[in-house]
Amino acid sequence: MKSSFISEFKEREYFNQCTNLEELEKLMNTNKISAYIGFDCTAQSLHVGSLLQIMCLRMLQKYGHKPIVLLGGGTTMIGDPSGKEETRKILTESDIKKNINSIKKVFSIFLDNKNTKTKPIFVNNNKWLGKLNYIKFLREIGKHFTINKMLSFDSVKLRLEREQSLSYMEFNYMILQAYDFLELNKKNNCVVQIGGSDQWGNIVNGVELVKRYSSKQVYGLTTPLITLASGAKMGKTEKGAIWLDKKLLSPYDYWQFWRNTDDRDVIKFLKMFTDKKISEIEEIKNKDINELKIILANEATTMLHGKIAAVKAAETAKKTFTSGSFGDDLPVVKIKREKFESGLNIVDLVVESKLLNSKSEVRRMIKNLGIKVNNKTIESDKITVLLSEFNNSVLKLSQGKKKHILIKLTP
RNA sequence: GGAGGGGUACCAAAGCGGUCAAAUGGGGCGGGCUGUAAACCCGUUGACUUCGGUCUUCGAAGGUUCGAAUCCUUCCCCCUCCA
Repeated sequence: MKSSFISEFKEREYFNQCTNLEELEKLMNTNKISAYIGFDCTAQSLHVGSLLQIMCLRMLQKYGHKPIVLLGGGTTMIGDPSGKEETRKILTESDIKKNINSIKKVFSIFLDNKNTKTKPIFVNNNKWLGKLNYIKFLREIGKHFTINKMLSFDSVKLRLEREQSLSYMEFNYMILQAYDFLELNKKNNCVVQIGGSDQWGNIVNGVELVKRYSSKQVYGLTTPLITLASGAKMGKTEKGAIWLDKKLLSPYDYWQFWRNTDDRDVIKFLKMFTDKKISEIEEIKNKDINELKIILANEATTMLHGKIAAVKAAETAKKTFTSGSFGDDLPVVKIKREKFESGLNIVDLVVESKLLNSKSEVRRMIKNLGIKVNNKTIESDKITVLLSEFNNSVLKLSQGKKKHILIKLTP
């Protein structure tokens, strides 16, 4: 079978649902088209939860199609109720602007900007949503939506069933997103909207709106919601989101995130989040599972942070976990030398280094044997750390098995 | 606008005058086992502490009481039914 966008899309397990798969496949095989994905701008960066969508954009480029990145400045003002248990905070306009600017950066890493034919187009729906005329909008667009139907969409239905309030503002979200599609279709001849499966309702609405309003056929395509084998949603650990921005999450931590993938998810993630060919993955899939995880971590980190950062992260991990020494990619906390001159209490040191937030927490951790200095377990909260324990002004401080930092002395 | 129900820690949910820093479950964290995985077992989960205790928490503010998450008043918010 000849490789095509849709066939690879399926092979890599990106495929969840499509409004009309055969037609879309035919269209994409014979034409170069434009497709869009909308991104939420509620935070200053995207996290791994959006990575699959970004990978979709890459794949569009790979097959010569044009990706449109919609940064939802307008819709973020409203807040998508899909999959949300409750209304979220409403962001200010300037926050959203800031977010958009910093989110844009991630696309310049993942997407190819050189090929003018497939160079991504960035749009901000605030441009059109921001100046809508309410009455006009209701007459032209609103008439195509029935409340009866809107109430049946999951994003709305679930909220109502759970007896959680849904504001009129949020209720309008799906109409606005549908309108985005219409707008992009008119202006950029965009014929496909891709999104996570939780976007299905919103996407279908868009497809239908375009059909009713302009009598044009457009398509919706969704990716599965990635749930980890453990059942949790991907992207957010309790510690915080896995950000796609080295300012928010270091390359080393990003590497660690992939390295710690559940066994059951490894092959899937190799397909989804690396550029390795499917045939290649087939060949290596019986390798030792830990080796595969390292490959995954290397590939994923390289893609985002570059080869050098990935290699460094891998080295640091190897030193830290395999040989028990430490690599210089571990987070560093600098503390003044004078503080150690008469010895610094271990509890104070851990709090000062921000490994833990309170003294009680540290004491508890020590009681549970979770704090180590230079790989030696601390057995009492009375212990004092002396200058003599530093090697070349560096000391390794660990909390549990996975969190390690370096304390460096400064004059 | 009327009637009723409710707001408890990260989440869910008990408690309804002292024995409550608050049962239980989930989640998190740490330890054990292992492979930096999963499953399982154990511990822990407000802050400070000279480890005796001390301080701040149960929507908000007041009040009653020797003593309040628990009773009273006012206010805010949510839900259900009626209009």
